[in-house]
Amino acid sequence: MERRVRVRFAPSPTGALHIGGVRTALYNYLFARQHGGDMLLRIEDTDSTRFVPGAEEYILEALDWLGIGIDEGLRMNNGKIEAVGVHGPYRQSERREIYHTYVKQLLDSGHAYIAFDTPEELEAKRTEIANFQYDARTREQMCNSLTLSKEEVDARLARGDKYVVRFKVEPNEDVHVHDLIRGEVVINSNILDDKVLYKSADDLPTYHLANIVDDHLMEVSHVIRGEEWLPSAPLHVLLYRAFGWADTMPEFAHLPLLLKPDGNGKLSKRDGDRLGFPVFPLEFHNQKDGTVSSGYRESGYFPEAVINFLALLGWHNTGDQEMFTMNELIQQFSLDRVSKSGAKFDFEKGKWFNHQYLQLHSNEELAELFVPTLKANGIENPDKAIVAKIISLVKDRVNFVPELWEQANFFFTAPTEYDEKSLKKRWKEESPRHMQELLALLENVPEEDWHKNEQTTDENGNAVTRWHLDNVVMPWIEKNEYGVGIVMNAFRICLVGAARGPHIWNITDILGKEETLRRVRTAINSIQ
RNA sequence: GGUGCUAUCGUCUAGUGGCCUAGGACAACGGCCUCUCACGCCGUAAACCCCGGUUCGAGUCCGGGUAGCACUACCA
Repeated sequence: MERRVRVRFAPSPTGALHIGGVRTALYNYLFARQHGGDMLLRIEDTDSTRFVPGAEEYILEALDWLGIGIDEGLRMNNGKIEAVGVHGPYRQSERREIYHTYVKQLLDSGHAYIAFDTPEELEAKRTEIANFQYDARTREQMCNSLTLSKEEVDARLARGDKYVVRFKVEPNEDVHVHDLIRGEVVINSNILDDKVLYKSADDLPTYHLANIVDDHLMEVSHVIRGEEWLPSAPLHVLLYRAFGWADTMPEFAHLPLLLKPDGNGKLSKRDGDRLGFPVFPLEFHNQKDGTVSSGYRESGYFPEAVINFLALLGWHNTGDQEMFTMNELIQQFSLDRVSKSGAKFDFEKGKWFNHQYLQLHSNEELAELFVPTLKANGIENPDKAIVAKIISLVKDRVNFVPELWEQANFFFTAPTEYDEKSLKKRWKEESPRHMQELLALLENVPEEDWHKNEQTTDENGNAVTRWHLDNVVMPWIEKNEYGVGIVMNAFRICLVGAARGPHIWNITDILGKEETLRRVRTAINSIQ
């Protein structure tokens, strides 16, 4: 009997959700959806010292923005956190009593013991003995319920001495972990230490205990997590056995890590600041240390682009397909096509994906998204239809919505200065005279003819727009043998302020006759 | 140091013993288009970590090296 697929994403609220974490969440989500199973979200806040306010909201909001849906546990619903499901609470800090029960079970069955060694004593031990490890070889020399008499232990407990509960790892046993991505991994229990399962200081379990208990109670079928957990997987297997849950132990899949784009090592928060790209989905204001980290959303990324980009960092189907919708990913994703080796985080490809998705959006949608940028540049209440038209002219040259401003600013504000390089190359001695003549020519064009054009096709069947103004200007250039390039580039500089931008008649069309003529006059007077 | 994982163009990857004179994409470079800058299109350069073995035949299987990464906390 196949059991229902239930996966979980279980982040710690210790800061912004790292992009590697986002990918882990995504793979879990894709796997759950593909198998018609459940995606759970649980908060692992068992380290009270590392808690960062706002991190939980941040994580849930980020997943919501990316379209990674949560079926059970904590999720965002219209900006509010809600808890759904019958296996709650879904914050580990709210599950203390549950863990007490299971800590006791391990203690009673002899799979765990109480240890009174203080952090300072352990620290001293580690400096005294190189490679000290709290395990079968050393536990007899330490201060714990295995070496102390029952009376002594009870007395210390009654006195309120701080203690931890440690897992009693049986030595010299080959522990087999079956990994869906890597196959069979065998580790000898001798290299495992007696991990702390519970600490009385804050009355909370550690990750290892909480994770096993919760996954069991929440009926998790597959644990899909980062490769950094592979070394502790044998410990987790041992814990399932100690609890007597070996037969319902979840399947494991350890994902390859996301690496630094340059140099070596795991991608870290610092790399973003250092290399100038976001490593977080959303901008994050850390209330604990006051730092601000940039996010993909605020940088102008589309969530679909981030998803597509991330999905391909460590997974690839056979074939050459690069663009995937979420639904396609759900259909095609599979754990056995996840690569085993770490992937360097190539930010350039991310930009390319965003470019692709930007082209897919309609001009009207982009116009809507462009409004905040316009506003930031002093353009209030723009005509959406005109903005959409402008966007249609420049969108293929940008990767991000805010970049539209750099490409289209001259449509909204007349140039106040002229690009030096463009002038040097394109503004000739005779240009002022050309522009004077052009001005006279254009002044005679009736207002109603200004925007006129007709659509035709060239010999290859491509659509071509034939503008009325073209018919006015070209014969004049030809008759006087001025040179099309010389005149048009000078004209362009008058309108744009530089030698760039869309086709000239598209610009005059949007600017209108009056504004076009005004810019030419200004330029003639301003350019030396 | 110990343990584990991994290893194809600069990067992400395809490749599951003969379809591989190794395919695609990003980036780079060149060309075309063109009034400009882009986009687009076309093209160029660019890789099987090394050494053995198995086999008629190895990028693909095995062994050994080497390298990279992860873990080695009362953090997750």
